[in-house]
Amino acid sequence: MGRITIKDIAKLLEVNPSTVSRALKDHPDISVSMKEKIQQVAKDLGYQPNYQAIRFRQNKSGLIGLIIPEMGMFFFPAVVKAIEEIVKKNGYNLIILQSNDLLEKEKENALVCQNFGLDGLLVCLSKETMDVGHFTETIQRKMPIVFFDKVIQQKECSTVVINDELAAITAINHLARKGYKKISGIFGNQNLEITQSRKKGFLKALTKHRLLHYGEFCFHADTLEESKRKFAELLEQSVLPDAVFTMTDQTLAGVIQAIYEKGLSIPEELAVICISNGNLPYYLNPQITHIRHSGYAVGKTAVELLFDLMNDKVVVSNNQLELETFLVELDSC
Amino acid sequence: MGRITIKDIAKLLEVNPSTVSRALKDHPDISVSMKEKIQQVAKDLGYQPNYQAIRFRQNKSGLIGLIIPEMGMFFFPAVVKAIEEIVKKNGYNLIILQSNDLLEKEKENALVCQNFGLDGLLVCLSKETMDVGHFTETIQRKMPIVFFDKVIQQKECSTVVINDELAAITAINHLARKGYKKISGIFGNQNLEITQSRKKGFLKALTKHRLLHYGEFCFHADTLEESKRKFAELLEQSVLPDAVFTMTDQTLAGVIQAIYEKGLSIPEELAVICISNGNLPYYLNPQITHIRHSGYAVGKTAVELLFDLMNDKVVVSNNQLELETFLVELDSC
DNA sequence: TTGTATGCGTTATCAT
DNA sequence: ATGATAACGCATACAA
Repeated sequence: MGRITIKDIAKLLEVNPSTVSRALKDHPDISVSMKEKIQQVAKDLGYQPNYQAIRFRQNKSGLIGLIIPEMGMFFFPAVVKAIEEIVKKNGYNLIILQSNDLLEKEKENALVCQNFGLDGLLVCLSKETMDVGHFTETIQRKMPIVFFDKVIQQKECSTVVINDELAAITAINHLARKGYKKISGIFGNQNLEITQSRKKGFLKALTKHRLLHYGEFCFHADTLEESKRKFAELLEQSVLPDAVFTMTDQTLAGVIQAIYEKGLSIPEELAVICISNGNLPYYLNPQITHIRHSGYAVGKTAVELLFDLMNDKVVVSNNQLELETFLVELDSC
Repeated sequence: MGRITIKDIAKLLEVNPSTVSRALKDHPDISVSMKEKIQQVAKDLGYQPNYQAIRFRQNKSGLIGLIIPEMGMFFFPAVVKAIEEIVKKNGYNLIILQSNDLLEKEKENALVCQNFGLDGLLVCLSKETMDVGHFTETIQRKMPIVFFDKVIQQKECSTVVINDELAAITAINHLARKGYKKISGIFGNQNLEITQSRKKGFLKALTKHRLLHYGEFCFHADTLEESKRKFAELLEQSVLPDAVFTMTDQTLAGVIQAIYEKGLSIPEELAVICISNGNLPYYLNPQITHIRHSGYAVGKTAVELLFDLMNDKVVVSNNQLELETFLVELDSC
């Protein structure tokens, strides 16, 4: 005999399947004696509800989707950790999909989510994505979505981000306070809103402190390798920055390698500051002063907002949350 | 009107739902003209198959489960990246569950997987787990399982691991070749087979090279912090090692911080070598010579073995695969 | 308090 | 070549 079903129990006790169904879920209509009898038999037979059938019947998947560009080591581990924990606490499970930073794959993933009938969706956009129509126009009608980290602020979108501009400003404020004047800025992919915001903050802060903007000290880099290569080139010039700000752990990793290879000492010859959501600043030597941004907090906030949306605790669909960041002063400036 | 179903199409065309069902999947019985008509209407109406219903009907979940202790930054990102890609390529999706290194949660997760009717399961055991009965005795009968990385070698288990003993031996061989004699060994949680194997290799290699085993230079550490604290204490002793071997990125991170704080120069005052599956050795200064172990390869191999099991391409259920590792010589010894 | 009947969307099996 | 029916396991509106 295969898996025990409600029918089996019903047949055995010569009652109706619906009675069993109700008894097993403590329905108040069923008498205590009947409940006990049924639950005992269910236990003896090792009955396990077929959740697939339940979810089908109730048109619920019990699943939350998470679409991310790519599982890297800096940001997403903490995000996933937080999301998985909270999703499970709420009786759901987590499905992970990678877009590999490709718009096409992101669209495919969106379709998968739709067809899977997920109960909610968390999305960190690919860097190719310039428009979220493939989510909002069809899927969002049936399934709450929260965008986080890499987002596009549009009407009808719920988002969770950090205050990127402020984070960059805080970093530059610190450098200015320490007396650095020739500040290099290393940024990620140009398409991303986080890049735009952090760059905006960077420039604003320079202006505020009446510091010159050395365009030749600034660049965008998509990968660690690009960041390293470009910064190494920069270090070959005759005029050098006295401080460098990197907007992510990834760009930091590249810059640091270039600095190590050049043999410059931090912070004496070159100060370093970054925005980080990982442990890298602590692993480096010297440890890097940074603006801390918690991936765990982002994940937690995003998924909690999602559950609020799913449970209609939030009326409007365009909640746009911003998380705070803070300065961690270590040894690099 | 809500979602379009096969019934809707059938009603519209005044045919039977079963005809529609067959037409949509190119069943040879259906006439070409009928097929075209139906497929056209399906397209016009934006019909999307209800996979939940299909999976229910076919008693397939379309899901692969992945149980890991905790989403950290060193090992699992690469594993998850590989698994997600291959799972998706095979038309499945990936569910992630964390045990938080707790046996109880691992058992809960096992139950979830069972109730979800997953089609396959990948497991990296918690450090509390001493026995895999909660997987093999019930679940494995209905669902193929592959254990990876943190495994317990038992009959009837398919596993994917690296040759841990050999990896440790390779590391110590390198140190011996370079002339180091007082070697410290830093190991992870004692319960883990990978710890036991790596320690065994460590000791074997010392013996082989007729090197003394300095027990006072060796310890186990469960966390980065513990690794750092204990190594810092070790560095306060009068007799110091001339080289240190750490069995993971995590222990390396702790040891490195202690070394930085003490101000010892690598490799002049202390050589460092480790087993690594991440990028940390490249981020440190100097870059750390290590035995490379690819999380991506582990994930890929494990999930491919799982699909082989699912498709009955592998007859026996206790395939035990070992992946190779190799030395990456950088600047720390 | 319990039973009956129906349906969720799809497909396999049988009949026509 | 197409239709009719039943079934997957469960939940629920309605009846008794």
